[in-house]
Amino acid sequence: MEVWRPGGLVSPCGTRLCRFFHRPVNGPAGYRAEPGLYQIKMDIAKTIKEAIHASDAGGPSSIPLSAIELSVPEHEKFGHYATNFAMRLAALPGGGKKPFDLAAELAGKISQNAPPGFFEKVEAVAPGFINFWLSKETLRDALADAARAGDDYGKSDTGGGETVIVEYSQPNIAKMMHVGHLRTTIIGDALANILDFLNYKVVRWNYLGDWGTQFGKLIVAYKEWGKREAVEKHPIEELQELYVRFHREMEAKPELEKRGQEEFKKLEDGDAENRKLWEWFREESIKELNKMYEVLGVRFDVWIGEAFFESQMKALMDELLTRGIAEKSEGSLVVKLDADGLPPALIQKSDGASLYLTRDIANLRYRLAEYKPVKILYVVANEQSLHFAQLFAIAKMLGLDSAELVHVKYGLVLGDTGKKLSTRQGFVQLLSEALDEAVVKAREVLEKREEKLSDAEKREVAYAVGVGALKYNDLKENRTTDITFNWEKMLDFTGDSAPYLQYAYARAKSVLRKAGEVGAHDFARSQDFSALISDSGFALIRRIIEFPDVVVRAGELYSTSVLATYLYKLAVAMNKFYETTPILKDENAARRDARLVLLDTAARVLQRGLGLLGVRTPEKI
RNA sequence: GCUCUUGUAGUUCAAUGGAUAGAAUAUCUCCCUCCGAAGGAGGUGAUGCUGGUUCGAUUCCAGCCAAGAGCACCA
Repeated sequence: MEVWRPGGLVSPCGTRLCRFFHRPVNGPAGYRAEPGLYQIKMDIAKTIKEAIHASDAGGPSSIPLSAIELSVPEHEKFGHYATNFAMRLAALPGGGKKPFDLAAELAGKISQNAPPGFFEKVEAVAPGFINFWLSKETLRDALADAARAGDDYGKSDTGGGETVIVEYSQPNIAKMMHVGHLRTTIIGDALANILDFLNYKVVRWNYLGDWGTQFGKLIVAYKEWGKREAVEKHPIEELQELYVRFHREMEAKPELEKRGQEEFKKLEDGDAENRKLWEWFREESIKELNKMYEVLGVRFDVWIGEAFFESQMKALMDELLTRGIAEKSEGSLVVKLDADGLPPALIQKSDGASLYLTRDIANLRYRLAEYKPVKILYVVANEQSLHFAQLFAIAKMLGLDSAELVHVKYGLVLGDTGKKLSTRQGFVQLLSEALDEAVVKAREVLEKREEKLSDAEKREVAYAVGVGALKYNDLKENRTTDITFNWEKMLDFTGDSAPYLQYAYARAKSVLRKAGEVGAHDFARSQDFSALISDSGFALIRRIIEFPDVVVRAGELYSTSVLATYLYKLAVAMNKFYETTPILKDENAARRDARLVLLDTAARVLQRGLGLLGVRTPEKI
C-alpha cells in the first residue's frame, strides 16, 4: 500500500518490483545482472513516470520508480507486461480523474515518450489497466542477451555475498528416514541452491538429532533386548526396531519411561558405558544416512548436531537464571514469554537435564559468533512453530539479534488416514522404499520406449527420472500446506511432473543434436526478426525473460513452488514451440538458426532451473 | 479450552488485491507429415458458510462450520 505524502508517493517498499528496482545493475565480480530484462522493465517504468509528469494527471510532484508495479499477465492478450498504476493513482486523494481516462491519457503519453521501436503497442483497457506489448525487436534483444549470458543467465546479486545458514534435513540418529523427512531435505537443498545462485554465501547445515531422552530409551531397549550382531548388520533398522519395541512395551510397563530418562541423565553426566553405546549408535547411523543423501543428491557443509552443544548446557542454564531471563518453576527452569503472548518455555528438566530448546539457544549463539550470517533459515515442519516462536523470543531477550531468523515451515506429510506419520507407532512409509519404487517404475516405462539406450544409460535415466519425480512432486507444492502421501501421485510420470520437464529438455536436446552445430545467429542483423520466429516462439521468449525475476522471487519467498510452476510453464511453451514451428526441416538457414538458438536458450534455462531444484536433466531419455 | 496452519473441479494442486479462477489427474473426442505419444489439440467440471473493507476479494478483516498440528519435563 502506498501512502500519499506531500512531495511524492512514498512506498514502504514491500513490493517485488520495488526491490527489483533497488537492486544494483552490476553485481560484484563473477556475477552479472541481466541488462536485457532489467533494461526492459526500467525503460517501461521510466516511460510511465515521464508520462505521468507530462500529463495533467494531477498526480504527485515526483514518483519513485519503485512505486510503479509491473506484472506479467496470465493471458498474453493482456500484453507482455501490465500495470494497474493508473487505477491506484486515480484512487488517491487529489487524483480526481476516472481510472480509465487517466490510463488512456498515460498510455498515449507513454507511446510518445518511449524509445522508438521499443513497444509494439501500449493500450489502456477497462477498468484502467495499461497493457504493454514489447516490439519484436525488443524481444529479439532480450533473447540475444539471454543467449549470450549462457549458463550465467538469471544470476543476480541479490545476496551481495552475505552469509546465510540454511538448516535442513536434521534427521534423528537411529531412526529411519520416512517419506516425511523428504520435504525438509529437498526443500532445504533447493533453497540453498537458489540462494547460492543469487550470490549469497550459503552454509548448508545438517543439525543432527543426536541427543535427547530418546537415546536414554534406546539404551534401555538395547540393554534389555538388543543384540550386537544384529545392530552391526542393519544398524538403523535394528535400532529403530528397538525403539518401537520400547514404546510398545511401555504400555504395559510404564516404569520404562522413567528408566529411559534416567539413562539419558547418566549419558549427559558422562557415564562411560552409555557414552560408548551412544557413539556407536551415532557412527553406524551416519553411514546409513550418507547413503540416502547420495541417492538424493543432497550435500551439507556442516554436520553439527545437538550433542555438540551438550558441554555448554550447564553454563547456559546458569546464565539464563543469573540474568533473570529464566526462573525456577516446579523444580524446573522456565522462561516466561507472556510479553510475546507465548506459553512459558521449559529450558531445564527437574532432573537438571537440558532440552531441545536449550540446545537450540546454544546453537544460535554459536552460529552468530562463528559465521556472522545475515539470515538463518530453519527448514522445519509446521508442527514446531511454537518451538521456533519461543526460540526467537528468547534470542531477542539475549540480544542474539544480529541475524534475521526465519522458520521456513512446511506442511506435514499425512498418511492415508489423514493423520501424521509416526515412527513410534511404526506406521511409516520408508523413504528408501519410496525411492526404490519410483526408480523401478521409471525403468519399467523406459523399457517400453523405442529410444535406444544402453543398459548403463537406462539405469542412469531411470534413477534421474524416479528420484526427480519424487522430489518435484514435493517441490512444486506450496510449502505450508499439509500433503497426503499418495503412491499413485508420486509415481505418475505424466502431466505436471519431473519426467514431463525432463522429457521436454531431452527432446530439445535431440533436435539440437540432429541439427549439428548451432550456427551463431547474428541477432543484430536480423532486422526481420518477426519473420524468423513464430508466434509460439515469441511466447517462448516471453517465458525466458521471466526467469531472472522468478528466481529472485523464489529466493525472497523461500518458495520452490514459484520456480517449479514457472519451469512447467516454460516446458509447455517449449513443447508448443516445436510442435507448431518447423525447425530442422526449415530450409531458410537464418530462420533455422534463429529457431535453434531460441530452443537452445530455452533448454538451458530449463536445465538450470531444474538444477536449482535438485532435479537432474539427462540428455537422452 | 487456548494458539498456529489449512478449506478452490470427483481427486491432487495453482492464482504479487485485478481482467474470462489456471493446471494435472480421472472421464469423453481427435492427432505419431521436421524431433521422440513420458507428447500435442479440444469437451465436461470448483472458490466451506455469513457479513465487512475496496472501483475490484480465492487473496485482507470479523464471526461461524470443518480438517490437521501444537500447548512444561519428547525432538
